[in-house]
Amino acid sequence: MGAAEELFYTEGIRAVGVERLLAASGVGRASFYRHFASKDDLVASMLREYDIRYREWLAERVTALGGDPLTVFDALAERSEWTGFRGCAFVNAMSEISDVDSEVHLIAAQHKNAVTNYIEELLIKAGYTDHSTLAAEFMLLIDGATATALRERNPGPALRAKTIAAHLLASHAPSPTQHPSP
Amino acid sequence: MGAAEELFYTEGIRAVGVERLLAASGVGRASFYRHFASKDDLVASMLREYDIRYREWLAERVTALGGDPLTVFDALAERSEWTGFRGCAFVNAMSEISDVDSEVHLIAAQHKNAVTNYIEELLIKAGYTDHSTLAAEFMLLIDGATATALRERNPGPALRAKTIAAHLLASHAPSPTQHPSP
DNA sequence: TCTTTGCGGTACCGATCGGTTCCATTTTTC
DNA sequence: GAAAAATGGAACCGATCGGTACCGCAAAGA
Repeated sequence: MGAAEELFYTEGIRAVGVERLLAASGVGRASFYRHFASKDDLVASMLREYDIRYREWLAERVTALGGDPLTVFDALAERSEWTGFRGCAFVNAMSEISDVDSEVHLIAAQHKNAVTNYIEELLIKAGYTDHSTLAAEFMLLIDGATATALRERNPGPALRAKTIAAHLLASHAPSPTQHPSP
Repeated sequence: MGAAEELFYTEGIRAVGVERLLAASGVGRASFYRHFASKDDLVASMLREYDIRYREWLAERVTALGGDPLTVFDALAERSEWTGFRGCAFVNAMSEISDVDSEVHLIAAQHKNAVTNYIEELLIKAGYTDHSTLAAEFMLLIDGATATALRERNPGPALRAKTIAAHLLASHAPSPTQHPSP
């Protein structure tokens, strides 16, 4: 399953056949189709699992970096330096699977909503009142930075997005430091 | 060739076989391979042609809307309402073709550079001094809005990006209206 | 008018696609 | 240790993949 995630992410969903998956994971063909109804089913399961892992990773990095909403962009910057970075798996999946009513699109939309909600929580904790609007704007910046990093291949886009986000916080927010201090 | 662009954009490059292209365009198989060395060659030619057409379209819309740098987001908003809108063809192509040294990635990078340069021109004409930085930030917003529109399917993301861009102009710029007035 | 050039159509190529079926073996469970 | 369950391997399925070769026809050039 980890093999599937790796292969699908680095080479694309359509580019990787079932044969490759079996060879990479050491799983037998029959065994595979006993666990998954189809390749599409595997893709959906993989994305659902990856959604959880991604958000766990994001939350871990953000808290490690201090918990400020802006640190999501630092996490993004780290991520864009990984070897084999290939952008957002969910955006890629949506781009590859054209059927908007497919499970892939549904899962991707749910993932983006979940991340948006997480960011909104960060904004609320930090004392911003426009948290809903800001969260949507943050998401747009995140997706923009990720898409840009796909071709620039360095942490530049994430940091660029961070400075834009800082502008937004500075103008939108009433007083981010009116929260309880130690 | 227009058929190829349509099919590749709406269904994805890997999802459309040569057979489909021939059937959709009425071109014979031999004829096709006399004009293009391979399917990849067709994809590259299509993207090169589309790059030009896209920029012509953008320039036309921007000038029609007044020529202000912010109008690129209005053009984007129009675009995201088209039936069959499927995001940025170049980002999609980069996401589908994993080989970063491929011609597809090269063409996509050149396209993004060309659009960035165009936006920088708009910023210069409007009197902004930070035109280079702002152009890169605009591009990030554009790609973010396009990626977001892929799942929201309405002009919302483009307008969201526009308000963010307006914030940037307001803070970055010295005085956008110090240019010659009629 | 005769020849050349380009065309669309078709048959065909090996390879791979996603998926099914069977089998022999290993692992689990009791 | 026997019975049951799950496994990996391989053969096989029809369909499609990208690509080649050859065909007969139609337009174009001389």
